[in-house]
Amino acid sequence: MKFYHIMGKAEKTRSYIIEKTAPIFNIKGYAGTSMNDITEATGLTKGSIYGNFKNKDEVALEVFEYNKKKMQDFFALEISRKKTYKDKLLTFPELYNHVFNGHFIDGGCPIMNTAIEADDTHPQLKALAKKAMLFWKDSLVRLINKGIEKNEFKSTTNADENALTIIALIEGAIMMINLTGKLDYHQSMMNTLRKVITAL
Amino acid sequence: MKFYHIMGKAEKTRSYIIEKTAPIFNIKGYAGTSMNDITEATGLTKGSIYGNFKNKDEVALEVFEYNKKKMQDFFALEISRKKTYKDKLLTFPELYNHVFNGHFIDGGCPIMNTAIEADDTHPQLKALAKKAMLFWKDSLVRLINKGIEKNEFKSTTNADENALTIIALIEGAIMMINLTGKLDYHQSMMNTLRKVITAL
Amino acid sequence: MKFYHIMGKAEKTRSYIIEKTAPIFNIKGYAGTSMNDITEATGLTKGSIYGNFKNKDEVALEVFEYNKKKMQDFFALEISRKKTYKDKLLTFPELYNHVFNGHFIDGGCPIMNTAIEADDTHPQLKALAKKAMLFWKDSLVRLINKGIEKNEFKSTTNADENALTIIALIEGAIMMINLTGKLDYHQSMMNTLRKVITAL
Amino acid sequence: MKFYHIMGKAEKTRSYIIEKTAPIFNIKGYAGTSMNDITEATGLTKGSIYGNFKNKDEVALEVFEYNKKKMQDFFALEISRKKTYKDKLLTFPELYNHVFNGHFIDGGCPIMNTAIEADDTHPQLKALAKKAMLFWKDSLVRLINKGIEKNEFKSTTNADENALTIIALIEGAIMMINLTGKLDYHQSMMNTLRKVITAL
DNA sequence: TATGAATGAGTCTTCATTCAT
DNA sequence: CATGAATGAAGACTCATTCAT
Repeated sequence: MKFYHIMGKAEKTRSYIIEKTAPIFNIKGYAGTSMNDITEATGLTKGSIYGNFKNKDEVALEVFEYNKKKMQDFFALEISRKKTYKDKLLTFPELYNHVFNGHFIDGGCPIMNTAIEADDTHPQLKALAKKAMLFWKDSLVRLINKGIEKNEFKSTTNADENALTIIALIEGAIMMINLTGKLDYHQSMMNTLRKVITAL
Repeated sequence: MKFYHIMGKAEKTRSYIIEKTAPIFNIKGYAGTSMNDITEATGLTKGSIYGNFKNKDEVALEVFEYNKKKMQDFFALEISRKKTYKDKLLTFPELYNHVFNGHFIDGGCPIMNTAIEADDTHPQLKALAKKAMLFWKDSLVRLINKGIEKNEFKSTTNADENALTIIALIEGAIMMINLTGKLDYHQSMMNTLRKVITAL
Repeated sequence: MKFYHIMGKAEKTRSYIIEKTAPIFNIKGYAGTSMNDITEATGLTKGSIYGNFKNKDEVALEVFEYNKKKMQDFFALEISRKKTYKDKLLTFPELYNHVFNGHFIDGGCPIMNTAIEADDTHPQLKALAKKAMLFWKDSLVRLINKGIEKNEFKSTTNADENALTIIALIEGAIMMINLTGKLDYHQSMMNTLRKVITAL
Repeated sequence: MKFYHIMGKAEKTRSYIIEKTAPIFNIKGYAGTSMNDITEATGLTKGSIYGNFKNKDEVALEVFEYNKKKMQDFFALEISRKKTYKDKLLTFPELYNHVFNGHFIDGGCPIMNTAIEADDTHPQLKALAKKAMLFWKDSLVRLINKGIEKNEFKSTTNADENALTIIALIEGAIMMINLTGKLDYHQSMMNTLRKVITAL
């Protein structure tokens, strides 16, 4: 449900462009996506894109935010439905199936993709990816700490270390399946993730 | 120590081009590196590059192999010096400091970088990255299984799962530090890696 | 008279490019004409050419069609004005003066030029030249056969053989004058052509 | 039989290069043949070619002379064997089969090819082609005039006009078969040529 | 504001020619 | 003389961006 009716026309067009090009940017990368890809995907003209965005960079930046938010919202919703903090964390191995087969976001994790591609070439994009990564890590830390408070997890549990481990296992699993196509590697890593969470 | 004296001139120039451009490709990516970057880095002319390589792709492919081999050799040497299989595996957290601060390879892990960048754009490069990744995983599996044989590790240890966890933690740590610059995250992840290995 | 007012801008530019480059292609050959020649002749930029044509080949192909059509139309108009079939055929020796001195098309006969140049290098262009040549030959055969029907020509006249002879004499004359600059050779061959037609 | 034994080494290498590249130049054209084609065809190195020829042009010029001489000698020998001038002229329709199917010279008539290609691009080559063409025409004129002297041909025969017609029919037939592949067109034109000669 | 043709710097690649060995 | 690596100008083509309509 897009709230187009409370947007001005310009805002509508911006949103439309972002939605249509979001998967392309995630698949082809921010440099690999051309203005032509954008006009083809949207059916709009060059002038129209430039009428709504200052340049390709601005599209890329907003697309990143869009892709990131889509993932975050997807997980946040599911996490909010769970009662215990253990179950909240187990949402990740539970849902990450969907990332890998077109049900969710094509092209892998936008944060990792951007982290790798923009590393030395696109400081603004890198800054957004960094912010998103730190936010994710902090969210995990918060969940673990809340779990400790509620006596679901051991008081000796190191929240930071485990948050980072969870992220590494998730991103590692995504990269592995994209690179090798081996579904059993993915399942194996999600299995490990479940054990890590259960052992908190 | 390069054995230039036993190479023909052509072979020398090929090696020279690969060595000089290897860090550039790893930093800027294989598409982001232009022929101009290559001529500037080497001080050679376009014609000279094309006299020694069929095209940019061939340079990229060989540079990947070079970067990968450099990493593999670096670890293989250190691993061969260790007596126990536990110590062999502990080489990874021990040495991965060097990857992150210019002492070793600029631009992060070539295998992961290539896995992300070449995913949908460069099948040949992706194939090399896949092969390298599977080789790495198999090497880890072998080390773990040998450790089980020698009664260093528990007989119940799942070699595949642990190999994948080790890789995820290493690649996750590299990405984390490249993205965020936070050295303590890296140390934390290497700490986890040490625990995983110790618990095998 | 170009009906520019009923064309879109793109169509106008395409036509403009074709008209301006048509003589260049016919003089320098299809391979010998560079994109730089095209930009210089048109005053447009590379990007503009590529905005209107897929590639140089597409320009070459359309230029060939343009040059060919220009010749065909030139003769067809004149032929349509003649009453008898003998006079229709005599149009060729009558008009071919204009081809040789810049009054008409610079660089000789586009069909023959293309036939020679594209023979082993450019299959698409060769196919167009072949089609044009066969069409020309068939047109001549038709004119001769009609002349036979109308009892202008002998019933024993071999239409095919004479059509081929007419073509050979015309193309031979064009080549001769381009190569040697000898106008009397041309006149001599056109003279022979007149005799051949008169003897049909 | 090449008289290599009475040549210096340099002269031998020059001849070798010319012989090996002659068909390539005739097929690909003088601009379409690269120095790489030349080194590949000869098995020699760039330096070796430039040690024996000033530049590519010099090779092209000598190759043209070689190809032209090969044709001329081929016909001259056959013509010298015939007794009557009519039979001498009939050598052309008799032998021109061989030009078209690899038995003789690949790529068509070198004089016509050069006439078309070098027209506006390569003055030196054009000059050679012009000279060869005029020599050919003069030879035909001489043969016809000798035939008139010997009362084989009518005293009213116009030698110039018929020489040009013969050339036009031959070159037209070669172009036709190269362009269309239609053998019957060739036979038809050679048939006409025979009639022209018989009617002299 | 929308259009889409035009721009021009930039991309990869080829090729005749030179020159240190 | 021969070698073949290196040169550098020129080739076709792409793409983010601008601007007249």
